Amino acid sequence: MAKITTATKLDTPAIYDDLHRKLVTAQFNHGEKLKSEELRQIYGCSANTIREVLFRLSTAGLVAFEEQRGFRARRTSRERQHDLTQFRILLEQEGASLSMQHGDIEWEARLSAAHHKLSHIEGEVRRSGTVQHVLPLWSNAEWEFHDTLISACRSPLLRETYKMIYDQFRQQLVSRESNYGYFVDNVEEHRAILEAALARDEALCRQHIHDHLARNMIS
Amino acid sequence: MAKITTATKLDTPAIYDDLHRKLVTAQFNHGEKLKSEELRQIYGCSANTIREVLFRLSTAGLVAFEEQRGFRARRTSRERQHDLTQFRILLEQEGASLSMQHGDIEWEARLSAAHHKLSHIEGEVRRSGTVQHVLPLWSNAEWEFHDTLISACRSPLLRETYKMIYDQFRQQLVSRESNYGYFVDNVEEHRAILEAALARDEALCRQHIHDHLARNMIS
DNA sequence: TTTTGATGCAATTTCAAAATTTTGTATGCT
DNA sequence: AGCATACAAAATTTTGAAATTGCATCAAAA
Repeated sequence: MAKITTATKLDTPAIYDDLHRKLVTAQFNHGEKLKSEELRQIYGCSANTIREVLFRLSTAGLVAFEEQRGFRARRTSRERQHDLTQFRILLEQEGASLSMQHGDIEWEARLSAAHHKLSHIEGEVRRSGTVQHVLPLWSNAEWEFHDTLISACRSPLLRETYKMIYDQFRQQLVSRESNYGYFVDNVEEHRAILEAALARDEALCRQHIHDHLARNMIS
Repeated sequence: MAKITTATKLDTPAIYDDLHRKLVTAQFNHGEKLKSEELRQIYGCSANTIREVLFRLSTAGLVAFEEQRGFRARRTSRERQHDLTQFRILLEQEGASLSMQHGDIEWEARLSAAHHKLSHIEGEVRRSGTVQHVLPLWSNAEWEFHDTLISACRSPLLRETYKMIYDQFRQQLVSRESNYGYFVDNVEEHRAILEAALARDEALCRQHIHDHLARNMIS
């Protein structure tokens, strides 16, 4: 007799993924309180499970935790955005350099493929003039491209850290009012990065990565 | 009527600190199982509190967690040691460079002071021929020096990440059989780093940081 | 009118036990 | 004798409730 678990009931990893997604797509306001009790009712689990998930998210940098005061969606600030950008540039430049040193033809193929998908979506955005309807798709494709770029670096630590920073970066980015201008300007930059990477021109690739990321900074 | 809390009973942060200290000073074998029940009895708290602490330590990279299989002290490997070393070099080089660019006279003073304390302890080790009796002292002083070196980098993210990597690095280092040779050879290297930093010679300082850290790699 | 203190409420944190899962061992079958 | 299966023991995970802590509202005094 197989036990049937309720369809609406989610286990811990699923709850983590759902909250993670909501946080990086700005479905919570910055600094908004994340009440255990509310979330417990939404996900149909106990307060302790929620607590565990929120702890994990707090070490992922998406949630701020204060002893005896619970959890909040992480607040943003100009300094923090600057910090995130600079740190991301450092990691992506180093990861890309290492990938160019170690990457084989297989890596080149994966990078080409990732860029192809990304540019297709970016073209779609440009044609239709709106970005909202493909935002999740675009978001995934952009991550794929950047992650593939550094995927041959042979450093799990660098890659894990980069993912953490990327998510935090994204959490702050999506809260902006107009994303459209941001998205369409990326087409050329992504291609420039791709071409420099395939040419194994480390200095040029670093330059393009810097340009691509640095303009996200609020000035 | 003031409530007196039992002296032996530790709260969550204290338990975290104690376990953290034990992990980075190799009081657990690599891969050793960390049983909730045992720890619960030692610290006199519930299994849930232990679980929470172990979760935090696992995101700090000191403890490995497997779903339904509990927690273990993190295992080491040659690849991981190499990765930790290379990543630490990257962060410390960048942090030192930024500190040299932004640091004021106050930073120079703090760095000098940290080096003075460190070299004093290192001299003590060299004279007495043994390292065990000052190991906690030395360990703190070494951390102080490296943290001060990057403390003017103006990047909280870089500094936090560096601390995580430093702790993981240390966790693996202290498990070696003979630490003595390691410690005494550091005197010159620390001074070289200090002098290059004070001279604001970024390239030289990066070179010394690389040499200092790279020789820890198992070859 | 402003500040200070007390009281009630809400949220967080801890606890002890039940439920689920894994691990180790012994027994039966090939 | 070797392998697989089933049972028993141990450990992890979840649960629901109790206890502690923080927050806000309101009253009283300066």
